[in-house]
Amino acid sequence: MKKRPRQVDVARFAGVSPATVSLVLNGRTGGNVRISPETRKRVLDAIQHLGYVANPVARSLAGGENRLLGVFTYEALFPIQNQDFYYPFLVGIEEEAAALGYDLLLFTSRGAQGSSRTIYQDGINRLQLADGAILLGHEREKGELISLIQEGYPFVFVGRRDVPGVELAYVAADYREATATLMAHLFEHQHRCIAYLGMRVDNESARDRYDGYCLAHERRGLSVDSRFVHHIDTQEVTPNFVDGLLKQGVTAFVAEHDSTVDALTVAAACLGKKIPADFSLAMLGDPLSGRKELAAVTAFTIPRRQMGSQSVKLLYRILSGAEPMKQVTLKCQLVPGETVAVPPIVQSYP
Amino acid sequence: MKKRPRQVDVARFAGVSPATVSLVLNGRTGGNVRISPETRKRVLDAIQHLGYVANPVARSLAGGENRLLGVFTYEALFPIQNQDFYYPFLVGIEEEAAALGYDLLLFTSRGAQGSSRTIYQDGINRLQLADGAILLGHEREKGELISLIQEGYPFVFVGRRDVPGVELAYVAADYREATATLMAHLFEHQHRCIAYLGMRVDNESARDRYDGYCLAHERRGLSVDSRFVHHIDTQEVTPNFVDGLLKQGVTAFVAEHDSTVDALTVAAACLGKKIPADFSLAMLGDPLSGRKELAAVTAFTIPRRQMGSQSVKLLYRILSGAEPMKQVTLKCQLVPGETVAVPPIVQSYP
DNA sequence: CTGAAAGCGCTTACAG
DNA sequence: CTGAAAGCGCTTACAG
Repeated sequence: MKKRPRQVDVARFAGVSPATVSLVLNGRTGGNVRISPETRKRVLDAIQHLGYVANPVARSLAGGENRLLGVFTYEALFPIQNQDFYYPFLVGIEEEAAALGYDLLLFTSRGAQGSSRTIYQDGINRLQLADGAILLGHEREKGELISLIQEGYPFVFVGRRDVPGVELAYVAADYREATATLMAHLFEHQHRCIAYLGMRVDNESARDRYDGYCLAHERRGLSVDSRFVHHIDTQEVTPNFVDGLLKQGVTAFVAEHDSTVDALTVAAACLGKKIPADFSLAMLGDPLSGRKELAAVTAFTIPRRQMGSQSVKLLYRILSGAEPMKQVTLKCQLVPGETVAVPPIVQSYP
Repeated sequence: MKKRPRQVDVARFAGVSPATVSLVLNGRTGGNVRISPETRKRVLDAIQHLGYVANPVARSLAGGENRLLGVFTYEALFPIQNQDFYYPFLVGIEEEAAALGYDLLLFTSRGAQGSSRTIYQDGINRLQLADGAILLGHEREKGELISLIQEGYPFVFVGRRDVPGVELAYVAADYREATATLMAHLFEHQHRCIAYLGMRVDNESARDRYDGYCLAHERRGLSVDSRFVHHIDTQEVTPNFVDGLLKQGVTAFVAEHDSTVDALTVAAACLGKKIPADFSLAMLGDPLSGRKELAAVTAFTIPRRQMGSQSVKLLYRILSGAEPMKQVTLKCQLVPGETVAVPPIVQSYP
């Protein structure tokens, strides 16, 4: 296979300098460069004749940037379980990257399947391969993010991240307001004792939801009853546990995670209770598309696709220097389902 | 924000030449190069201290490799419809890339959402950013593949691709044998007149299936009746059309595409026929996981995940020079469903 | 065992 | 309007 022609070959053939070929190729016709139509034609003919193709690698090296956007996830980007966890984000990311003419660099090289990936490996930040990066998923520790900031590496997190003393860019869903709205929906359905069932993990999005829960109480002039707030594992949401809460007067549950919704459904069945006739149930998020059986649960949408595209947009603006590291928050939408109703008459308050 | 460190900075810091840094970085310790352990350590410490990451663009320009594997798809990699079309391939690709320590470069930069992407844009092959690439999806034309080969660019296609006079690497599912096996299954259930319903598009995988259909007849000593072979659009699979075939003695259908399975199901309902009591039905592939309603259809699995990981493995071996452009074919597995039964007594042959 | 040098194929000021 | 030159950040013979 014979070597492809270089810019030099084209220049020689057309009887001009390599610089001129480059100028013609890039349409750099503004400013103080002007190529005569004849020269232009001669160059184009030479290109055509030789079948010249500019080397993109050399191009980006000379140009300073490589038009690569990194995508880093702490877990496998394409998990086997939980297929569509990242998917909607990726749809948005690809969409916007395509629109802006960027290619996507997925950092898959380190971190075994099971274990979580880290940005710095042997003290090296491989993200630097790309002009900037989008970060997704649950980080183990904030240290890496701080290093990234200190390096001045441009990145945008998908989801709110709170790092004290540091300004970092993210695009997040407004879980706080969404939860407050969902709570208001329950209040409107006459519920007054609403249990909050969260997970044990403590992260920004969990805190935001709990904040929304408190905020909603405040807005109603109610106070939060700590007996009804639980941060527990799903396995602890047993029929017994649920029954206990019901006996204390709880008429509705809000659940951070869909596995808790499952547990509540099972508990209801065991206790011979009907949802929403006997108690109401809502989810603080939306069921992944793989879980069609949860479609009827009252919940709110997380604008994942939009979060993806907006994060790329923000990163692009940061790269252009048009924007500092800043934060974007997107609205969620309440999705009334079939799991909320006015509660039955409450027999007795303890 | 301060510029990232260059190789030169590391060299200066360690008190060595850039060449030495490069040698350490690439583990070029064989042959007549030998780096003293002390120097090595000094370099590594400098790298660590400065947080140095080699620029992949410069690396590939200089002739080294950058441990980037390209992934090119003709359509959006993350489609909104048809979510899981590419997904299983990507699972395998990511898995194997991670195992081999490669990052993945997704070529998203060109080609609008709707329209199909092309490898060469303005005559430029951007794939060259990566050491090699995996290609997925339905190409419009073979010209680009030929150019790629002529350039000597290393790539592996996922799915069989036939380019006359050219040896190209692919990892494919054995549709031919899978179809023949499925046909044998139908023959064993006493079917003798089995209609083949394919799509209008003519590509390798469609041809392979049809070949399998013919092969199965041959093995049984039967000949293919051309009245029962149709390459048509799904909309043409009307109740009328189906009824016509049944009246000609057809007792079973094999369908290339799941939309044809849908059309047959509808037709059966319209005609008041039951599947498989009145006629049998099988699909030449597997339903995407999003289509749970097709789970009971007799079909065969396409080992998509394995195709993904094997294609990366093959590409890797090609890059190492261990393997020429070669072809790998993977077995499919028959999945008997509930849509095949022994046909009712055939009343009359026309 | 390590350094100086050339080179990969472009782009972009800078002259003229 | 176009050319000569420097430079992007690496790697790889080639010396020594």
